[in-house]
Amino acid sequence: MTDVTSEKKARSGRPTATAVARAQNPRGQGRRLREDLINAASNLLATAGDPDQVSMRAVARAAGVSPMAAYRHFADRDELLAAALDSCFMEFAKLFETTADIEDPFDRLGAVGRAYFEFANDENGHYRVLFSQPMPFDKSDFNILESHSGSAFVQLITLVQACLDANDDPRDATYVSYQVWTWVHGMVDLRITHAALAWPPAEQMLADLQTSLGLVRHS
Amino acid sequence: MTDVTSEKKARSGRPTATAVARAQNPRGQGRRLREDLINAASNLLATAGDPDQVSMRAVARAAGVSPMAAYRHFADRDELLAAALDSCFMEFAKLFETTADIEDPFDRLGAVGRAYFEFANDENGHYRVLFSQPMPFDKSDFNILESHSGSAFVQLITLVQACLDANDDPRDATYVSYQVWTWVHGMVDLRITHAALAWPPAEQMLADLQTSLGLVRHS
DNA sequence: TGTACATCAGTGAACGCGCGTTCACTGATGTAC
DNA sequence: TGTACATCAGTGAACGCGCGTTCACTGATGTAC
Repeated sequence: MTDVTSEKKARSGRPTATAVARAQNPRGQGRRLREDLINAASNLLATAGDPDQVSMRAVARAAGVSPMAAYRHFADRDELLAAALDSCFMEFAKLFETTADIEDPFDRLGAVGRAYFEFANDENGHYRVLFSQPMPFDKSDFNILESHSGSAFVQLITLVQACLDANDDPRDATYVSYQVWTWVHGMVDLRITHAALAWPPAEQMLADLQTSLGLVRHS
Repeated sequence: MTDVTSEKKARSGRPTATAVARAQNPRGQGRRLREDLINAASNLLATAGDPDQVSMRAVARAAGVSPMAAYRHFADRDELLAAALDSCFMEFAKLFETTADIEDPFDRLGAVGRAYFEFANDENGHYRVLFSQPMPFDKSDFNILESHSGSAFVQLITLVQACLDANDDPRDATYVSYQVWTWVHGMVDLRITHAALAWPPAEQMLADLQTSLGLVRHS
């Protein structure tokens, strides 16, 4: 069955980046390039959704700099990517901040859910890098779990606890938080990976998640 | 902060395969190699969990054959990988078969859930290839959604419908099936990608999924 | 029964690619004297 | 005030790698005459 006429195409979806004119930083401002590189890497991660596809050379290209310039700031590729991942997590962590002014815990949980969904939808490359594949960097794995997503998860637990308390609900907040997270993750992840399916509206699924898990105020 | 002493290491986790002694197939048996290649590719997918990391050359190596031999059976890499993906889906599709003898729909739903979980756990590379990343092959994308996972999803809907009927539950079976699938997927996917977290027992989470979604028999 | 030949399964060398990383460098700018 | 020099930001060529794919081939085996 080799009689296939599929046209030849570039093998991978590896993101390319066109060079950008760029003036040398003034003395003492060398660290600016570091941030530029992190941003460039982060943008490439956003479109690739997979660290393996983000190369040193592509990052340098996107930053308008020779491949070697990156080595002034990062020992190797892993270090650059770990820094870019960290930066993605900082962006993600803002989710909870944006809902900080909502007092009712049930409303706030709903808002966080919608914000999580929108983050995954709008920045789905970033989302996938953070949550949809095995953490690729040994060292930062620990850090990320313990600090970034760890702290986000801790915030979720706190919020869930507030909901349970408001209902005199004796369930374990950590366990319920795992239920919330797994479900929301499943929703956004399958939507990204299987976009062609006829998905029900996200708002409805998120609202039903709250009711199914008993995270709405008892009347 | 470039003063890092991290030891150098191979860049990617690209799976390698040691050659295997292999006799030439007798005349007329050339198709055997085709299956060997598909199996080899499938095994590499299982350990890589990412089609991008499965190369023509690695597959040929694993099958004990020169890289060019594959081109007798597949026009190009995409065609081989599409065939390997198909074969992974066949394996997955057996999940429903193994529970076919359970009559009670609620019990069967639980059994399917546990089987799904075990598949993801035992063959987590296969699971990730099938469900945890954007379908990479334009053509087979359609096929896979429409036939393989489509048909698995249809089976899930049928099973959920049976549960709803047994309870005189008027909800839409398709919608509830999306709820079931997203949640189970979230559970198994996050467990794989964030294995370092302190996950609650899977059995409990699966059982609670059924009760939360009202997929247990009314007393 | 023998032999020329078509068919089949698979090989081996070579191509151009992008990659991570090395090494040695360039050229501007601040500073000590 | 002038100048030698250290520092800094970044460059350019080159390495060896695995990759997908091309082209031309080899050597065994069945078959027509």
